[in-house]
Amino acid sequence: MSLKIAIVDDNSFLIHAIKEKLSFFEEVSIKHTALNGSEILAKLEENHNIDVILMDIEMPVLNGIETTQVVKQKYPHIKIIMLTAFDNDENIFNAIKAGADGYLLKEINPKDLYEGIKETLNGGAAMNPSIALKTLKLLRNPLSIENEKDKEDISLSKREVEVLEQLSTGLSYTVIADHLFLSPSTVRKHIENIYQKLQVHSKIEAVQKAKRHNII
Amino acid sequence: MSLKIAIVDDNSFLIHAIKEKLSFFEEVSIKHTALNGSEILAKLEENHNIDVILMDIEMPVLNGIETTQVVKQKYPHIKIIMLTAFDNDENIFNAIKAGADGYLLKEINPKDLYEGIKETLNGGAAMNPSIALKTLKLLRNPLSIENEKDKEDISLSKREVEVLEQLSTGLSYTVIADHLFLSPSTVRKHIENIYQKLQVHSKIEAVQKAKRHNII
DNA sequence: CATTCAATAGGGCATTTGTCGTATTGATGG
DNA sequence: CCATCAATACGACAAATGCCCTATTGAATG
Repeated sequence: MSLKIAIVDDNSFLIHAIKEKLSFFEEVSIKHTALNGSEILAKLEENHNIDVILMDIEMPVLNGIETTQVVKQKYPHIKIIMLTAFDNDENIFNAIKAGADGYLLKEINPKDLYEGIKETLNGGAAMNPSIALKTLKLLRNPLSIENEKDKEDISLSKREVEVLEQLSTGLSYTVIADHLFLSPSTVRKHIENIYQKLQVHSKIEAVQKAKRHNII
Repeated sequence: MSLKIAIVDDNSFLIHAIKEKLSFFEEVSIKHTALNGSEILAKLEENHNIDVILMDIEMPVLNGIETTQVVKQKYPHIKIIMLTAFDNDENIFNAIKAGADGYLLKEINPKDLYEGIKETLNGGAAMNPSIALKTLKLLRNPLSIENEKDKEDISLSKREVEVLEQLSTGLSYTVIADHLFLSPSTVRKHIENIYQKLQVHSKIEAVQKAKRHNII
């Protein structure tokens, strides 16, 4: 059995260093490397048969957090381990929220990196102890969690929000129409407009995006 | 330099097993053992020059969570690692809230236990990967913290969880089939079974329920 | 006053989804 | 060795959904 890995880092020397570390392990095979988020997305378009992506955070064009969000949305089966030089709370929390499955520091030794990858594929999460402590603190202290400001001003009308609320609980068009005293046609039209505004194409995506933006 | 350890567990055989595991390491010295929370509190009254307490959760008289709270309040310098057989979300979250510095499972091997202790004293947190994953999910999904009570033991198979993960981002049957190298028919059958187990009738409901139960 | 726009409503159509069947294989456990 | 069950796979059909189209009304905004 082989571990299909991709490495994303804007520093090609560091990519090389990571490859080097993983070269000790027979079953690891590096399927993709990329210098930024867009590049890895393009390569995944070609071949998404990847087990784990090792992802840097600070990169030009599309950073590691944004890339993680997109990859997780499009290819939820791919595990993503952030592999970065810094461990500030902001990055850690945003990476977790974006869907990261682990968070390691670049200074890691080959064996720990390899084991982190295996543990992640085994249904765990790879995390070095200092990161683990930070996540514990975040959990203890939910206040520090809240609001990020990534709102590309999405403005839904009051009615649209009402419809979205109903949508979010899994109700059908007809039931929603019934609840809001509307015709099903109107509900459908509202939903079309909501999709338009949120740039999505299904109930689930709409609800997900709305939640991320604190609309519902 | 010596590591001054205390072990609290209502099962004396397990205390012995832990002692055994730590006996490989010269600098570890077991300063206290206790069969419940009250007992360790009494012993700390005598001597609180302890680095780390390895604490079971389920104990008579005073359980591990309550004890952790008290110890952390009275002796904040003592690190506490939960060392328990079970890893249900409820316990994990409560232990963290009570101030635990780590969370390991009893099945742990000697080396990992020793390293966990050292890491904790080094300003990190000891956590085994499956616990780490649960904390990540709790962080991503603060809602699931609240209603932990209604655990009508839902047990999805590994494959079913994978499918659910894909569902949760709004992908269609065919795309999911593509990602998991399955036929669309199989994906549909998995989803049917998932609905059956979760007692729901649509994607959104399934995803919602799964999130509330911290399955995804 | 004209324009814009939210809210309402309907028709049509291809695709997806939810719910039934049935069936084979391989692993696990008693 | 047999039963159970997870995982795989296919077919069929009704309902729901996503996406086009058009159209009227009333309120707001300039």
